[in-house]
Amino acid sequence: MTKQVQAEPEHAGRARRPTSYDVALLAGVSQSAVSRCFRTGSSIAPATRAKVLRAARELGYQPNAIASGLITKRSNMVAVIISNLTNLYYPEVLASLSAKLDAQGVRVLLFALANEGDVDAALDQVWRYRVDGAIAAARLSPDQLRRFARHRVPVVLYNRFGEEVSVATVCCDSIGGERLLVDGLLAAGHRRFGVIGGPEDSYVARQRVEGALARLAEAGITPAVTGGAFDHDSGVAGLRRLMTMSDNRLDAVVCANDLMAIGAIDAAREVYGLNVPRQLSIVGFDGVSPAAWASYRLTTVRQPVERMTDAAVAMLMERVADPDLPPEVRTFAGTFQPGGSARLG
Amino acid sequence: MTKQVQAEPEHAGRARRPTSYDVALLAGVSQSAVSRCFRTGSSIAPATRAKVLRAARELGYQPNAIASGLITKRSNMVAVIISNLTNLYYPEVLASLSAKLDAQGVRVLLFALANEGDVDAALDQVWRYRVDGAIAAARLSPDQLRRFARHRVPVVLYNRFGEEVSVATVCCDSIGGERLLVDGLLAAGHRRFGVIGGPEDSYVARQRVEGALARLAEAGITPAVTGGAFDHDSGVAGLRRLMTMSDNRLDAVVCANDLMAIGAIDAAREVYGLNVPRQLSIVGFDGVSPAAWASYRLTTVRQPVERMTDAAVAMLMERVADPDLPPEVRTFAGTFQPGGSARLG
DNA sequence: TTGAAAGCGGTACCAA
DNA sequence: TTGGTACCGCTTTCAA
Repeated sequence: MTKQVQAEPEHAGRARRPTSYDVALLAGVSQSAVSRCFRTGSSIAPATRAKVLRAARELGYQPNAIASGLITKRSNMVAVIISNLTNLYYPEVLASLSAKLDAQGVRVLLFALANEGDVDAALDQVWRYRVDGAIAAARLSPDQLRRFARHRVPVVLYNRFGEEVSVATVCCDSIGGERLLVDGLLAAGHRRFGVIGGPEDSYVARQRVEGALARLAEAGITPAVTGGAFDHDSGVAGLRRLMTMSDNRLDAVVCANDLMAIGAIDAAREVYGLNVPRQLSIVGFDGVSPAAWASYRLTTVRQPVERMTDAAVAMLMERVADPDLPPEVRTFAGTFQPGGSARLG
Repeated sequence: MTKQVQAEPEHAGRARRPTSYDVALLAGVSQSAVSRCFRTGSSIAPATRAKVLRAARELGYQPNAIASGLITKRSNMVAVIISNLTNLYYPEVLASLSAKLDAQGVRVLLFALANEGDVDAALDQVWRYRVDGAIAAARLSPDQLRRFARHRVPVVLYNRFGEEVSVATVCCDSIGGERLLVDGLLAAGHRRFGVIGGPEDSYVARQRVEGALARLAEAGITPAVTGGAFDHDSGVAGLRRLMTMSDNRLDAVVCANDLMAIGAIDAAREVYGLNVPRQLSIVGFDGVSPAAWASYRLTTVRQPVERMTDAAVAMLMERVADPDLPPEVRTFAGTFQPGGSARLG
């Protein structure tokens, strides 16, 4: 009776999508045979295979991934958890992860969190959907990380770290990157430094700041330091604070990411009428695309995103195959990218 | 005995995750009762419910969304197909869509396409995963759109259009937006115009160009026109071509999106040493965040992303509930955003 | 190589 | 309100 109503438009009645059983019927084989055709490494006679594929094509049959996941216990889905998609750096990471997971025949179940507080809700869904694993570029508490272990869902952290809990991680070397930047600035004779840090709860932000401070300390320099939130406004506001803190006498500003560096450049020019880099050098971190724009030509350290996502996907798939692999941290050096925003030695 | 094994280390061997059956056993009720507890609108006695929930918590039980989707034929997943995540505008859209779908209890299965040619492969996966619907910000051929209909998967296009095939769509009014921009430029006395268009196969790019051309034609003006690819480089290259085409005599440049407008500004300043807007006015379209940066202060039309994603999600969910709803196009006016990149009348 | 049959973990109808 | 039971669509033994 349902069919009758639908009978009119588009395609009379064909509401139900064809199943392997329908294909079997049409091909004159058993349903098992159909299943084997769509599964690699099953023994099936070429002739049978041909019959089945023809029938499948005729019916427009596509194996139901949900159903097969139910029995194989492999959904071929991976959760990607990202907390700040609006941060310019992450879209690139997401696009890259997506491409690479796709190449592995794995689908991306996206959790784009508006704020870190949403993690718990997201994780509930992660368990429910029986993803094969997860890649997280969001802050996960020790308890949350333990939940991954409890549910036996392998997880790889991206530029984050497992506090208390040891977990597979891929990251870019913040310390080394900052060292490169500060080295260059020191060599050029800069002495009065300012540092704009990142969010309190960001491990990489802290590391970047510490990296810069450590190198400066070696040179006997104590910079002015202020916080930020990784966005453009923070760069603007941060520079203002630094200028105040240092009586407008600054040689160089080290920003914990590119976006803030760009904001700082804008502020240096617009608010203080400074020439960057002649009167003030500014450096960032990440290597996002706007950093290369002519207005900024940011001196920065570019994260090797492709290699990092390669590693993240590889580490994850390894652990999907063998959940008992030990945790591992893979750290990639960033590449120093000299630009026009800093005088370098 | 299961428990015993778990008792040891981490979780010796006990791979199997608890099922509703395990919960039923522990709670001393039937498996059906457990199912009802996790389903809204099922009749269940408060006492039973409490028992079940306690048992569930103890075992760390989470209903298997994959399994329930199999029988209900609702996966509670929606495919989001986006072709150019690196384009600055889309991350914002994606974040917004994700938040809103999430609020509807719907998961996002992401298909981030590196190039338009990947659509077919993506669609195959879309069918296999039995998503409840799809939102596409990628170019879909008439044939591809018909496949959605054939598979009875509702789809909503985002700033794209169904060629030949009529389909639910949400978009920003390109014609009207360009009219606002050109009106302002004309009123300020600009007469020599250049236009940088978008990708050939982009409908919105064409519409934006046509919108600008139409308004200019009314004023008896024929601008220099060149193509672009919606990225920063295209803006730079586009401006160069326009300058050549017009013997370096341009009053204003209309760009089909913000990213190209930013590129054009960079080129105007760096390559031609022009003051923007004193010597050259430049306008864009979209209202991406870098447009607001001090270096650009782009005069543009901002797409009402939140309202558009609201509409897209609403339209989709309506069609998931009732697949026979007729196609509908919802067009939103952009908001004119005067900036410092153009002299306006 | 093939088909029959037993699940996978839920949902939903039905009778009690 | 409850439990029993027949699926959902596929994979995977196991015999034949």
